[in-house]
Order: sequence, then structure tokens, then C-alpha cells
Amino acid sequence: MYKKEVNNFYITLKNFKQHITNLNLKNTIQKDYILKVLYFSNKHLTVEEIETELLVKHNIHISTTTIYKALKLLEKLNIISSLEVLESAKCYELNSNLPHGHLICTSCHSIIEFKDTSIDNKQLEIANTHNFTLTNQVMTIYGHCQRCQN
Amino acid sequence: MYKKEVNNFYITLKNFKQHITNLNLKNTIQKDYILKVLYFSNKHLTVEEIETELLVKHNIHISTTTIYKALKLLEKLNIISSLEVLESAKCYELNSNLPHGHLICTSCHSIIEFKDTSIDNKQLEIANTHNFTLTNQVMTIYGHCQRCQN
DNA sequence: CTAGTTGCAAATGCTTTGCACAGGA
DNA sequence: TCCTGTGCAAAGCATTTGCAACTAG
Repeated sequence: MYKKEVNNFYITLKNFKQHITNLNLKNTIQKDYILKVLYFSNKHLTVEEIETELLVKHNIHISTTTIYKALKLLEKLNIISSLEVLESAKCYELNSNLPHGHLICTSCHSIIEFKDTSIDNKQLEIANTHNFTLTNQVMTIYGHCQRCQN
Repeated sequence: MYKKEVNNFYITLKNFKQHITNLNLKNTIQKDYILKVLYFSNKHLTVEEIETELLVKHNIHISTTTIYKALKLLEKLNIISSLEVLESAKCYELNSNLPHGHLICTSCHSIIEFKDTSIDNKQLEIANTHNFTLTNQVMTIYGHCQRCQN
């Protein structure tokens, strides 16, 4: 899978660092590692999960505050997106090139991604009809996953 | 508009009261008024707004806690739905018979509703493909409304 | 009577902010 | 050196919970 390619990560990281520099911000290990964790994750992570991953997989402690600040920056730069999971903390994921939706199981909170270009097009059309400039879209289907259908 | 019809409201209220009775719960003025405010609102309301409406339009004070509890019940009974507005309190609205999405302006936080059956069908199809039983769907398009496009 | 309900105060949990100190550029 | 970043502690804010008094059925 694309996201798991280590070489691709270094390209992403290099671009990211350049981006930070261009904005007259400072590159730090904290930002790099937070990006790294999101990059190599195959699921949507909460702040707490990011903190744990950093500790367990990379043996580095980064404060919750710093993670929040980094995520806020990454989201503003359109590098990541946040997702509201019912009744719990936000989840974060690296932006892929294509818009996509999520199926969230309200029992086990598992998240499945889906893509559908016909919906994407419809949405653009709808935004147009209402003279809206679309910046972002969230499409979430709540229900019960196969395993939770007791 | 349908929702504004007073006579229809009394039918809705009667059904609601029956529903409450059937569940061995108690009917109270608080529940009735909260339903009433949601029924006659033409926009999505936050808890704070509901509280104010109750006070201003109906001259009744209902505690924030009670409103939260009533809303939780109404949502569980599938009478209302909540909507996450970016970085602020949840908004509540009476369920209409048809699923629909929202366009939210990230500048002025105004909300426009839209309906599109082709998207609804696609969503059912997607849920099916993933062996998911759909209970609810949220579709939100974020962007800038006509007025906020400076 | 007796369970559900109300509403205050306090707790909770996620997120943000203030601030002193550390450290990139 | 300067200004951003880090991270602790504290604040903020929407929402929930504990609990005693209340009330609908």
C-alpha cells in the first residue's frame, strides 16, 4: 500500500519540511514524528493513540498539548483531516488525494473508508447550485458492521 | 411550510405522548415544550438556543441538564438528529421523513439543507457492499456561502 | 406509592491557553 | 539573537452524572 512505502515517506517529509520553512515556521522532531505516525498508520488515530504510538513505536514522549498544536497546524495546511466519531474524541488521518467517506460502526467504533466519484461529483454540483465554494466534505454512514450485527 | 402548521403539531405531540407512554416513561411539560421549540424552529438549534427560545417565546425556564436529557431521549427515539458544526456546540433538528445533507459555511456558520435521492441510494448501496446495516447518515459540505466569498 | 424526572452543583473529558523555558534559523 | 516551539499546569467549554426533591401515572 502506498502509505507504507518508506521511500515515499521521505519525499513527503522533505516536502513538509520545505513547506514549514516557506511559512517561516520551525522544523522540529516533534512535528516530524507526528507526521510519521499518521503516515504509517492504517487507521484513523485519536490524539491519545498518537501519543501512545509515539511512545511505543518511536520511543519518544511528546506532550498532548504539542500534539494538539501540531495537528491543528497540519489540518490548516490541508495535510490531514479530522473526523468526528460519535460520542468520543476526534480522529485524524493523512489526506489522500481523493475525497472519501466513512462507514462507522456505532457498536465497536470501527471505521471503514469508501470512495465514490459519482457522489463526489453530485456534491460539487450541489455546492454549485447553492453558490457555495466547497472546501471540504464529510460523509459518514453510521450503522452496524457485520461483526456487530449480533 | 409543513413544520409550521399548528394542527400538525398537535398530531405530532399526541403521537409523541403516546410513544412516551408506551415506553413506560412519564410525559412532562418540559418534554412537550422542547419538542415544540424544535418543531416550530426553521433552523438547527443548539442547546443554548433551545433554552433561550423556551424562555423568550414560551416564558418557561427549563434547565440545561433537562434539555440535554430530553434531547438524548428524542434522538434515541429517532425523533430528532444532531449535527456537528465545526468547532462549536451540536445543533439539533426534527427528523424529516427524508435523509438530507447540509452545506455549512465555515465563515458565518450558516446551514443550508439539501436533498439528493441519488446520493441516498448510492449510500445504501455502499453500506450493502460492506455488509453494513445503515442506521444513520451524515453528509456535510463545508465551504463558503455566497455572502462570505469576500 | 413508586419509578421516572427535574435541576442544581460537581464532575468529566476533550481541547485550548498562559507562560517560562528550550531550541531552530 | 529572535521568534517559534515545547510542555506543564490551569482554564475553558460542552456535556454528563450524582443526588435530593418532585411528580406523573
